[in-house]
Amino acid sequence: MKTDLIRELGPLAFASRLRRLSDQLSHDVSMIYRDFEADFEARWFPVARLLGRQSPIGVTEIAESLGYTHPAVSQIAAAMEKRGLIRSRRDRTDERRRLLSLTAKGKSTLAQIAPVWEAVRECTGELIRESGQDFLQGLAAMEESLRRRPMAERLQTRLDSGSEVEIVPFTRTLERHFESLNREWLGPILPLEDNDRRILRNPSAGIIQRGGQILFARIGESVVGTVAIILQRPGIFEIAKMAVTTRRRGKGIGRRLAQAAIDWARQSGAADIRIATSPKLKAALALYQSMGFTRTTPDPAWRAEYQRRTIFMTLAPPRIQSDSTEG
Amino acid sequence: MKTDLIRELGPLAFASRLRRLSDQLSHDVSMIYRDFEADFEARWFPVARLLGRQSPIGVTEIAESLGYTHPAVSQIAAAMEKRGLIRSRRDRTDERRRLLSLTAKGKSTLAQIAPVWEAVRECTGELIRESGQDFLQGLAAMEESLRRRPMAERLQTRLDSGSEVEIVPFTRTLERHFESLNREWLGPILPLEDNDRRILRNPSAGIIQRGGQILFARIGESVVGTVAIILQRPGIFEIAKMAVTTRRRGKGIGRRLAQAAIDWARQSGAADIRIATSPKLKAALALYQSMGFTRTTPDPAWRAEYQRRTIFMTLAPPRIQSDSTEG
DNA sequence: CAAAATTGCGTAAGCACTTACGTAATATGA
DNA sequence: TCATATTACGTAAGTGCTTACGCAATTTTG
Repeated sequence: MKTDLIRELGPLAFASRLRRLSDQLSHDVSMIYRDFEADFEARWFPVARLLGRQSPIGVTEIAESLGYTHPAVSQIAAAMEKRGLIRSRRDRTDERRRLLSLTAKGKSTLAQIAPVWEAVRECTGELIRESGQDFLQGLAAMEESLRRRPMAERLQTRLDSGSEVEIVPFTRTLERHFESLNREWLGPILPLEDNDRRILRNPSAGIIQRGGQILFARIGESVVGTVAIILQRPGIFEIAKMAVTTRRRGKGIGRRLAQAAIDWARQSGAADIRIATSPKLKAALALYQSMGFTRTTPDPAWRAEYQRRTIFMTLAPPRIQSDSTEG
Repeated sequence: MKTDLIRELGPLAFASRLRRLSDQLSHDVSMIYRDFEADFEARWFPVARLLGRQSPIGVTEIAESLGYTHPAVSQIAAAMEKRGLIRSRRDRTDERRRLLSLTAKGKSTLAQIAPVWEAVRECTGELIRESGQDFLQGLAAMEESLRRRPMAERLQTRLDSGSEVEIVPFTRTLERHFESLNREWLGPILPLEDNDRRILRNPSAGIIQRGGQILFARIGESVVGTVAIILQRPGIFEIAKMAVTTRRRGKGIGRRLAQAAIDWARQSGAADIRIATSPKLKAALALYQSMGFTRTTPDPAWRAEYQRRTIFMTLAPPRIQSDSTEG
């Protein structure tokens, strides 16, 4: 047999090794279930077991308890219901929910396969002991580590180290990032309006050519954030479409973008710098406030561009920022 | 958040946890690759790396080195070739083989993503250290344990313990096992002939109703082996279609079946007990020899039933088994 | 108290592998 | 030496999850 490169690659192929091990184990367990003749699949076990101790219970609840996604449970439940192992009925007090419980057949099947899962428990335990480590303990620790700090974030930080965030103005090559960053950011939170779509698709025409600017934040080669400064009327600039890619949140990139946008607007002779934002974007709201923006009543033209719930803000002029002496 | 039952189930859901961890890690790594902008997928890495150090090299060889199946490599190679990262040509000395190697673009891409896999190595290492165990060591030990003794076998043994092997005669309920056991056993080794198919499909008509017998080996509830005794002509029995399910090999079940078949034939007045077998089935051959069967020249009728390469054997009569005094 | 957001669930499609199977080229063996 | 294995490889389909998305029912909110 050849050298197993995966092994040699060590940490690099760690995920593959875990997957292989998992596949091997579940394959073998399935085989045993299969020739135990019970019309029961190994992967149903966690659901069955849960229903055995707590029922009736809804699909999403099961998913949470097991750490699966709800479609997984939905699929397993469908299969089990077809075999007559579980039964379901709608929750009277909440018609969306489907409450699952074991049927008599389900209970007896569960009892019938009890020896199998007893064997699985013992053999897995034996295997784990043979590893010579406290493997379950280690596994739990790793899961916890990842929960605290996901792999993506770790990798990101490490790849970023050495490269500083820099803010650069619009270029043709950067243009496409404006749309993708905004979609990534806004997509799941707010449905885009037609107006938004048009601007995102062609920011050059909608913003740059009308005397505005688009700034980008980059770390090394990757573009991680963007902000638009739109010239509404001479001397009046609106800061809009600010977005920072998910994995770089909380590193002050938003603040740096906002500051750069303000600076650019002032240098372009801004008498008024405005922002319109959704009340949902709490973090952004807090950021703007901390930078000196205050809520205001929009003029009708501006008001008309946005939905009812929008929050409108303007920036107080620079002289009163550090000093609170008023007129 | 609800109690994570998977955790609570401990060893029982061990495989699921491994899978989840693996999925999480590879998902995150893929994301990073994706926004590193290189047209490169994380899962190609092992193949690329291998080609980087050793090329050209065939698909199957790669699969063996990585511990994947060859279709996996075939698919990855197809994708990489489409992106122009690798190139392939047929092996002149063996036109079946396709030799793969990195293109210039492939090499430069590999160099370009070097920082990413360096980060992956470091972060994974960090994660593993955070587990507080020698996780890689434990993983290797577990892989080795499983290689020595696969999970299926462990489970089987444990489920069998307490139940003895018993040999039982044909019943209608057992009938279907005759076909499935023989298919499991013979399928991958010998292509079935029409003759075989007919007998397997309806053993009752082909064997029992013609004065033969079919015996089954059971352990507890499961049927793990079978053998047929066919009445060829009065006083002449052929032992055939002996099969033991894969995971119970090497436990003397074959021998017990063969012995039971011989006993049954003798009690039914056998003057001649015969076996026809393929030279491929070394283990069976050795078994028959050890039980006293010796090679013989078949009579024409018997000869005609089998392929050219078949080995024909008969059993010497019982009286000369333990004592070698000759007439 | 409506409009809007959220929630519970199902279906479809994707993912990264696997098994199953077929074909052509090479090796084997009476 | 020629039929019979075996091997290298590809394609198709399966597996057991996931993400993406959509529809109702319920809850929240201005």
